[in-house]
Amino acid sequence: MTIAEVSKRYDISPDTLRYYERVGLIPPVPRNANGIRNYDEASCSWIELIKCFRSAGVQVEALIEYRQLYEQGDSTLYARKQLLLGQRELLRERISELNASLEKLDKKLKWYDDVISESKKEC
Amino acid sequence: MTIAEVSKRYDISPDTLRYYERVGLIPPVPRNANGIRNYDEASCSWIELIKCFRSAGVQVEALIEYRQLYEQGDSTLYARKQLLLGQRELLRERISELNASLEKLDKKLKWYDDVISESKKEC
DNA sequence: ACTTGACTTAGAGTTAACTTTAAGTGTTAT
DNA sequence: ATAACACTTAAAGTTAACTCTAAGTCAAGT
Repeated sequence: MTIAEVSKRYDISPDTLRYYERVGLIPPVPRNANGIRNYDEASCSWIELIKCFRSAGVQVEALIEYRQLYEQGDSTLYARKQLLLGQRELLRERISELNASLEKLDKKLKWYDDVISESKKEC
Repeated sequence: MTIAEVSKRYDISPDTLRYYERVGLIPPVPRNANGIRNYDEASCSWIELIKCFRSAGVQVEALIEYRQLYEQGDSTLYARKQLLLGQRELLRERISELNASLEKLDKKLKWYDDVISESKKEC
């Protein structure tokens, strides 16, 4: 799979894919004889994972750490799990914060509905 | 209310409060004879609104637009409501995206639980 | 042979949203 | 009165996460 195909498949720009690899967020992608990236299934799995985590607001820095733990093998299984547990907690907090904001926004919208129907009466 | 008090009350740094005012995200805050900000209830309401929206991921740019509509008076009630409706939609999408990520994260964690309990058996 | 187009790199540039700095004013405590 | 402290401004600096640029390689089409 070329970088263009992967880019299309996951809707991540080629620049960003190269950036992720460059900063060590994913392991090096296999290359062909001309040095051109040839993404295999392992690479794609990484990208899927990264995409999910990034959209959940996990920082690039934390993902680099995760990958470094992965590289160190099975001895880091527990550490990796802890890292993910921490991120899950953050994610939950973020979600409940957003839900609180959504409620406030709903209230504000209700206020607009009331005011607008008021002014209609007066017209 | 001084900027320090407002900063404490809403947990927003004085720098950020000044920044919000400077870029036009909130109307000018009243000043005393020495040019020192003296936040009144109206200013606080704005800050509360901004804080809620920012934590919901609404961009500063959109909030400036909202405030500009507000300044133009009642004729913009409908436009403001539309702006908020749009932002609510974005917020809902963001929340369901995060919930999807949370599920994936849960699956990954379950995988870790399985693998770790496996390796315990072997020891 | 030449152009087109996708790929490569290192490194510079961009964007949003602050955050810090420098230089200064005014109020309060000793 | 002098030091400490909270405030003021404009403008420069920072940070994360890309995104673009320049300069180049390589394979395929005309």
